[in-house]
Amino acid sequence: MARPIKVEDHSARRQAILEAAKACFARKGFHPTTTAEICSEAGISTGNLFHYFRSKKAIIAAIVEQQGEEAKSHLAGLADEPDLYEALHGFFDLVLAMASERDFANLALEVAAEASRDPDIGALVRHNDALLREGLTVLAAGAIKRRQIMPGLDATQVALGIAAMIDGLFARVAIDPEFSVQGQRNTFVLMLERFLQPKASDVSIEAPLCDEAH
Amino acid sequence: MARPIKVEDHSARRQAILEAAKACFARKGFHPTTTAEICSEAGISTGNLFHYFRSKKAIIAAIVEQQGEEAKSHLAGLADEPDLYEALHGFFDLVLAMASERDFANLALEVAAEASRDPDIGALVRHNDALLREGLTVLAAGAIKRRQIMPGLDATQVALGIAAMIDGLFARVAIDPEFSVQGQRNTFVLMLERFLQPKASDVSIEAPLCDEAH
Amino acid sequence: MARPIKVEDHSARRQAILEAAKACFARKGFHPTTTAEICSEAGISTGNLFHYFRSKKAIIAAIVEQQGEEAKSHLAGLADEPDLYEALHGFFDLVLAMASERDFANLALEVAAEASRDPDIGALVRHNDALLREGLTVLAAGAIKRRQIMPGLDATQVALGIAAMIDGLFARVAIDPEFSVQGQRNTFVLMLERFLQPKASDVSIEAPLCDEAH
Amino acid sequence: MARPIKVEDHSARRQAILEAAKACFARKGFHPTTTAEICSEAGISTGNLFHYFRSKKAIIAAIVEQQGEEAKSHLAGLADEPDLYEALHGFFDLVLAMASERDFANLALEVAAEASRDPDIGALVRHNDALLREGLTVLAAGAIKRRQIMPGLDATQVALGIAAMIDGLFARVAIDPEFSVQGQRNTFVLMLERFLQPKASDVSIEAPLCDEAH
DNA sequence: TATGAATGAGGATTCATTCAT
DNA sequence: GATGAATGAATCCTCATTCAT
Repeated sequence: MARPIKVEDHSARRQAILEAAKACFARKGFHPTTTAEICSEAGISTGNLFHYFRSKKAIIAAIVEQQGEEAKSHLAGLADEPDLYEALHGFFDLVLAMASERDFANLALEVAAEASRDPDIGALVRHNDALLREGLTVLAAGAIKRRQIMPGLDATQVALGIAAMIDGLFARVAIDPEFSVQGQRNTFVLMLERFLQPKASDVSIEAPLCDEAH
Repeated sequence: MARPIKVEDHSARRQAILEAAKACFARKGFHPTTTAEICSEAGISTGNLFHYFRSKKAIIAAIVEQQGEEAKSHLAGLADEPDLYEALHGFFDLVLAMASERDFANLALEVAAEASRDPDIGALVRHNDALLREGLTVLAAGAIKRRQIMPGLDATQVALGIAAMIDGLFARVAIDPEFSVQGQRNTFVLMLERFLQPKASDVSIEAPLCDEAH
Repeated sequence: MARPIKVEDHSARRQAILEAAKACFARKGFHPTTTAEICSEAGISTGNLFHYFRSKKAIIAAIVEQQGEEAKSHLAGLADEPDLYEALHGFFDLVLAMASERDFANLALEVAAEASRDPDIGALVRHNDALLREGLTVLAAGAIKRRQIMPGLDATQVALGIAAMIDGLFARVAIDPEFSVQGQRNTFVLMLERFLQPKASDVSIEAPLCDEAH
Repeated sequence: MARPIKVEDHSARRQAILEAAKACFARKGFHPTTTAEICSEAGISTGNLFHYFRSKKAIIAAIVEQQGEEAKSHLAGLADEPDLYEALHGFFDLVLAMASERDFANLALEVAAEASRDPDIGALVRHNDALLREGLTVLAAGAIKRRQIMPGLDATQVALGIAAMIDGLFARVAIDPEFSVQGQRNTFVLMLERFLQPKASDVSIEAPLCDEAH
């Protein structure tokens, strides 16, 4: 009689399937992964998966959507930062942390690949990407207004450049198994800083700071 | 009856198959592309393909190898440049030109994705990647020695950073269909220049101490 | 080098698959029959079937189309008959002969059932049915003009009635395994004759009054 | 806690499931209909169905049995008719009324199709069919004895012919969506009358000559 | 009884690869 | 070499049925 609506159970299992799928996709790729493998990884039967996701494609779609939500919340946090430049550094740190997990990078690559062939997934990915760039653009615009970013680029370009850096970082992780995010952290931070304010006016005045970066 | 095996014919057709496969992979991805589609695109029969390639996998392997050869020749050309800094710009231009073709970028993404799941393809891609970074490292080392690159990074880091920029550029093309390489050329060139020598010419006026080298 | 276009081989095998499918459908029904069973019956591998038919549904569609062609040729033969009434008897004999094969009747039942749920198959079946009734209508119209059919029905009604008799005959065969077409031939012929001209020629000659009465 | 098992409730729901199943089977056919669809149509949960029916097959079996009961009661009613010939007309009217519902005709077709492949269902259907023919045979025998049916057929044949007409009528409804039972009522009544006694009672009164000619 | 999540066998279809011609 | 029919393993997904709650 008492039918406790197990919303929690349902979404917990749904999430478990998502995690299993992410692990599988990171490992073998989307197409080569079979639904049976996902089920096995998630510890459920082959048919049960389809109570939670209409199709295999719906799984990757859900992954992309969830990544979008996460990105959104990360960006939302940034807007609260008083010092926007500082905020950008914070965000970059977050990205570096994510990139540290090779699975995450592999998954990102896999998602990008799938997006380039499946229009529906492509639309979701582009939506997320647009969201990210918009968020970065807002941040950049604030920094530019405060003259925290060296002239030569408008806010959109800054956002685009940072997005490319992030993509490049993830690509490095995915391609080169010897690549260490922590080891190369400095390289990427420098790339970002110099892109935004190559030893900006204040720094260049004080000259001696020139080497401090290495 | 006497069929002199024309080596030219053979390799011409082999190349035609490779081109057909590249077009297909760029369009649909490696796994979703069927060998029949490749044959159709190449204008041969389904069975004939296997006279030229042992398997489907051998096709993508050949593509990666060929890309490696091309990269090698491009890098070889750079070594002949007297002004290494100029050479780097030239190489970057080459990359920008390649990235302009969306098919090329999609193919690169597809190859990277396949590399992350198939160890054999992965090894080939990593080999190419290592070659690229080695070439860039040599260039960077020369530029550093000539003090054409601002301190803060060693040659390996410079090479890595440039590689990441290239990856990021390709990722932008593959992800965002509205992205225009030509329109954003400036952004990427600036990213490169500032990465190598922040504040470039103008800086050198105010603070020659910092980058007096260039 | 010599590539004889084996059109014959192709259509021969296609026909063999069709025959195998007809046997299976008659035995187990359309949905319960697996494509593997059809392949097994036809002596081919599971994948090969799909070189000849796009899908399982395409098989039953082809069966219906082929039945339509056969019906068309049978009806065409009738038009050549000088005595249309005699022609109708001939056609009815043909139908009785077909109904004698229980497999044929079962298949007809199965086709009808599938037609009632799949619109595409339904359209094909209705097309065949319309063709049959048109042919019968023409025959009936000729017979009516010659006063070979007793008044009370127009040509369309006659055609419809005969079609219903045929359906009923097939249904009897499919439903009752003890039913014998040959044993009950007389019953159906009588049903037809009385439907068309109760008391036949002699009546119409002696008592034309009989007609108007009903 | 004390749940008096209300027999009424139970059989009411059982009947509701049966009605839901009949609607589904008429619409989509037996095999293509899922138990979930039946449950949805009946407004119960997927598992609950199996408290009322052991299996999906048991549902169609119950439908056939129920149809048999109905047929039995209809035939029982006929036996009470003083004028058997009149009774037959009444029964035919009943059939025409049932055939007017396309769903009923589709269901009948579906049941027949399933009977031709599943021996158990086949047995039930044959049982019903035998019952029907027996009932008709009794009626026919009475009519023959009273000379209400024109010679040329024995009671069994009459019953068989009528059964075939009924099958044919249902087939027409199921096959041709433009077929109207009411519109063609006359055709079928005429078919029946002429089959039994061409120029019927009125003729026999006015022109007894007509009958003897056969 | 009622629920609906879980099960897992089964089915249509695809596709890389082989091979007879 | 060239052809394309043949193979059959593999895959996504469905669905009747069970069972814990």
